[in-house]
Amino acid sequence: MVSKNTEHPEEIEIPEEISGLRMTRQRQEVYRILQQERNHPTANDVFMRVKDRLPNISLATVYNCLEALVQHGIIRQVNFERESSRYCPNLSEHGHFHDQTTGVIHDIDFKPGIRLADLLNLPPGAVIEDVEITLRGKLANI
Amino acid sequence: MVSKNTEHPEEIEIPEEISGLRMTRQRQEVYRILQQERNHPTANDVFMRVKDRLPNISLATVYNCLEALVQHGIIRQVNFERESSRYCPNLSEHGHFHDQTTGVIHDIDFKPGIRLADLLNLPPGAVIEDVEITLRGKLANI
DNA sequence: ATTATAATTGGAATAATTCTTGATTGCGAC
DNA sequence: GTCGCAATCAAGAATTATTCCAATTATAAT
Repeated sequence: MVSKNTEHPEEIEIPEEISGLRMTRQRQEVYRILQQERNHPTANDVFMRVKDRLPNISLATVYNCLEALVQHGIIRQVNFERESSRYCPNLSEHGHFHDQTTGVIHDIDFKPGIRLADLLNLPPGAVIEDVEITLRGKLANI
Repeated sequence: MVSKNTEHPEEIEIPEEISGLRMTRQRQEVYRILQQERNHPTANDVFMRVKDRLPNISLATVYNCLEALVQHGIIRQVNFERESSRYCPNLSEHGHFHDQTTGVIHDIDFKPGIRLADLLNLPPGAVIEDVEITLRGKLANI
């Protein structure tokens, strides 16, 4: 089998298939960018970056790839207000802190042993499928 | 039932001004609808409802009113994924549970004594201005 | 190799929201 | 009251992120 990228040994190797999703060249490159850019890029950010390697890729394809990756649980889609969706390869349960001065988005982990659903008055019979926590604020410069 | 308004006894009385915002007729009616419809209506939902009383109101005005009310901390704007924004007059710190089968949105309160920021590993110096918690899932029919 | 299926492309379409402009209103000073 | 000013409103155009669609290309199956 011919290695796809012997000529780029430092790069992340991405398998042919991840959790049942066929990893086409476009999906590979989109996914690679998310692995590298950990700053929660938008579809358009990804599009601009990916064009270095796939000059003919279309924005629609980037959207398709991102959706496929999200659907298969390989990446997460994150929304802030009604801004463009952002994407992130961190699958662990975590929240996001949106720094209003810099615009930077930080991943926020729970302190160990915390189960959010235990702290809320949920309606009886509620089965939680997904949780989203977003904090907005500033970083005091210390 | 305590009548607050001699003309329309069942209706909510809305003051001339709330937290520095002049309550024009349009803003009053928009606000009244939010008080009555506790199901997190969208701007368009509000628009359709408010036309009963103000047939000439425009959608742009509804957006303006909602924004003014949000800006003055009189109502809250709530976003789910990238759907239309929804609006809610419940100002207490609370989250939202989005029932995926019915589409209904339930307000979720914290159990008493819970302070979310205590449970998270925030970046040093983070000053939280706003928190948003969204849960998605189903209600087991019991 | 042929056929079938899935993915990609580019452009058009959509939908929520914002912007623009001109008209209207409310309100204080006179 | 009315004059002037600022705020608000209305209507429609513009914007923007995203989705849809039809045609092409790539991959897989037979």
